[in-house]
Amino acid sequence: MPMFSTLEGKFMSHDRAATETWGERAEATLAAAGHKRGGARRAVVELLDDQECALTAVEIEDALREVGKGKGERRRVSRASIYRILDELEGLRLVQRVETGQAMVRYERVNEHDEHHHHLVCDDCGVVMPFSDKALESAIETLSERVPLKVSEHEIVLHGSCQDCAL
Amino acid sequence: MPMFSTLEGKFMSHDRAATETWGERAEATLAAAGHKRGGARRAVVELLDDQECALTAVEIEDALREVGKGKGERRRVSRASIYRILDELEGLRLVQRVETGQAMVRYERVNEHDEHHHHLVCDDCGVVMPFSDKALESAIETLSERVPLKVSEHEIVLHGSCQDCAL
DNA sequence: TTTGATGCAAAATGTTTGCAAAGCT
DNA sequence: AGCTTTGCAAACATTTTGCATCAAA
Repeated sequence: MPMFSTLEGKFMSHDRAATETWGERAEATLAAAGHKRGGARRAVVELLDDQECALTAVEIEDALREVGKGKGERRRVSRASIYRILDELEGLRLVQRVETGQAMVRYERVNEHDEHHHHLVCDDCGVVMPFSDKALESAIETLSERVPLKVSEHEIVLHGSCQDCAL
Repeated sequence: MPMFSTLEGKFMSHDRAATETWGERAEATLAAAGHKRGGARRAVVELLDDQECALTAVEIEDALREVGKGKGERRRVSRASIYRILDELEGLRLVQRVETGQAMVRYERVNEHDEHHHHLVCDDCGVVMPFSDKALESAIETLSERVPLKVSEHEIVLHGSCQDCAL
């Protein structure tokens, strides 16, 4: 699912910074934090690097089991390891949790320079898609300085019916 | 925890519409939906009517166990009933879920005329407080019409450190 | 060869469900 | 009486943990 941008009013394909992929930055950050390089974690990082939007732990597990698809190393990784790896990555601010009101939490990579994005959730079919909106971000920015909280993150989820389900 | 309003730049006490409390509307809506009036549900509705902000099922259970405090009927209500009641109320759009990234989902009443509010979450101590911001609401409103989703709800959570924890 | 990474199985947690008893109307 | 509501206990789903083994440095 490509990202919807209100600026352009259409779906945008993801432009990766030419200099360094998120996966490379993730590996570097993990190394700097004193982690050894394990195959399971590398597979998870490579998978997340390919994704446009947030996945659940189970979706990650299933995607990794489908060997040969996509680029990067695909190998079976246990559910427990996936949760442990996501937790580490979250601690290093390399991934962020996305709460969609569905049963399972979703996770997605955090890009350093990319514009921030948020999520549209179809409560009928469960599809989750990313969107970005400049006006919303500036409202949040202004607001963040007036509120009795030292704001470090924000999460916005719009719920409703997607175009297929709204018919 | 009173609500923080950026419009006023301070904490506002909650102004209840003089005409009808949320609890009254809830009872009426439940009756119209063909429900009988049970003691457990009445206790939960009365408790929610008193709250400024979102509670978890366990917090509701504990609050109801403390007899004699606050107004309204207080009686022990089983956890299962609390979840069932919250689920009914959510279906009738009388309460809404609030996902704070904490272990448990929170629930709070939805007021018809009151301004919409969102949540500040301190990731250190876990305190949750409501806030409202006009500019944010209009950004959301504008945005909602330009996005490929028939938007019915939105949820915004700011994470960070509260004034006590940021010291 | 020491320390972190991983898989498996079991546990913990939060929520939901089946069912019988109790409560409304 | 006939229906809903409730409590209890068991089931369920997701996530976390203990521990033995494996692999990286």
